[in-house]
Amino acid sequence: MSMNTAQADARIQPQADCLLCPVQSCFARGPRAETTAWSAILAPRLSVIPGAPPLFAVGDKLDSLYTVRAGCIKTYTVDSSGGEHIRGFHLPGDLIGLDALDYGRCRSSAVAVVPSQVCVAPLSAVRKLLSAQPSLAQRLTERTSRELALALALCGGFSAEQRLAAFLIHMERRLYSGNSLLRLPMPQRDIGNYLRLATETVCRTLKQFVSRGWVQQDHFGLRLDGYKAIAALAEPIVGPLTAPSFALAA
Amino acid sequence: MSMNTAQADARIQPQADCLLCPVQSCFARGPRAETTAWSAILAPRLSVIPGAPPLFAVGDKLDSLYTVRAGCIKTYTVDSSGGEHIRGFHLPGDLIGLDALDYGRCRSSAVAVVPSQVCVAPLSAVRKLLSAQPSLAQRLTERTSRELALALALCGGFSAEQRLAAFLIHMERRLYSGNSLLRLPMPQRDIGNYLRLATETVCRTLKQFVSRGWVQQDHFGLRLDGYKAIAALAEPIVGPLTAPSFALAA
DNA sequence: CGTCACTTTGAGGCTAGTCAACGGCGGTGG
DNA sequence: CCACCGCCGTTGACTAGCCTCAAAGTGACG
Repeated sequence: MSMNTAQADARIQPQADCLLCPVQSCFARGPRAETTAWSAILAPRLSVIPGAPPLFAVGDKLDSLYTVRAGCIKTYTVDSSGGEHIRGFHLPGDLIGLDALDYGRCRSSAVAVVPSQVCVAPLSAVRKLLSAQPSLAQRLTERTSRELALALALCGGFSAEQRLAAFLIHMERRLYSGNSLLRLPMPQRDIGNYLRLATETVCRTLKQFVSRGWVQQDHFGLRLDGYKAIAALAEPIVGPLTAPSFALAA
Repeated sequence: MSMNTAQADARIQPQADCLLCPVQSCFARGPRAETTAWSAILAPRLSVIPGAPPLFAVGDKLDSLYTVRAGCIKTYTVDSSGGEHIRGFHLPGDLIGLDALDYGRCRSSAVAVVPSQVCVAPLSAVRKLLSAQPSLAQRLTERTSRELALALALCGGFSAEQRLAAFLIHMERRLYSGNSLLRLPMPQRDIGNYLRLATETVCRTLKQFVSRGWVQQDHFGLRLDGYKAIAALAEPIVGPLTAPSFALAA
């Protein structure tokens, strides 16, 4: 490990880091001892911008777990004919790399959708920490379990309307910004790729939602006026957790 | 807990159980200490037959992890219009319930496809054991990770041919019986439901494979003569692990 | 002010779903 | 022993949802 400026900076306040971090839903959040311990193993944060080389690529040895601190990271695979298949969008607080833990090599590549920051937890240190803190290990399993449940739900053979509805609901929950404005960081092409829909289908379906008065669309983003109607469509996918973010205090 | 005959039987040789078990790919398999410790927490085995009440149902409190010892268990959800959505087929060695670990309640129901046996690990004991044996906790995370990777892969918008090919390849690997005969325990209706294909489409696609000489079909099951061709179709889903079971010794 | 990426709109085609009907097989009961 | 029934698998004809292809409109940025 070389000692460049970025590393030095990152290590000046190693334990204060996660405790001061504004990302509430981060995996690092937990009992204070766990959070500080997690902080202590972090390598310097990385900044990633769209167009930059991938954070990691398919087949790379998995040597770190990543958490998103800001922005949006997408993971994807490339099939034999060059087509890109987006496997997930990772927003602040999300872990990246959970689907590679058993294989030891990355099952996807990762790039930034918008300028982003990711925290890097070296895997060897993570494993040591998990041995010392069983409750942290349990939380990691639970995170993986949650991802699994979501992936299984998205697998279903659902209509374009249902898929897009589920996507909007899911994003609204995770991007909740204090108002009902939903600013999606990724282009419709990526949404379509992720949902296995053509870009045109995403656009048309969204327009349908607008024409039904469920969604308002302007330069700044989306407004989900018909949250309940959209959630009803999405219910088979996201489950019966149909309350909007601003009502999820409990 | 009442002390019926079955329980008494199961507890007579608690530690010998997993070590003597013929299921090689079981989660309980590992370093000897882990296997015996896992054995020690097991509740009596359950036998489940098709048509019997579910092993567990959506919304039940998750109080145990289950491993399949024999047969085939399917997990499924039921949407608001009564339609069944199969989420997974669990074969000997598989864990059931991994997608519920974070939620604490079952996200699916589970019934037997054929007469089956499942081992029951009470969750409270599992958690204690995981705290004491971090390497076991790591293996649990890895299992969950593997399931996640599979689910993400199956999510893709693939053609009927690709889906069925991936299903056959996946099943061949897990049901490997020493010969190249593949005896699927579930009816085509269930396969179609799982793959989000109509039963008729499963049948027609299978016939296509037969007509191409890739598959032989008789009363006893399937024979994958064109394993390589099928695996090539399935490659975007199952990944580049294209060797048949009987060549997977390494 | 031009370029480029993204979005939007339209027309036509294909995959897979739906509906309907038949054949085979196993179980059940007369 | 055979007739009946139900489930599963199979086949064909038709339909629908979504994809593909093509082209024009829109906003961001140099």
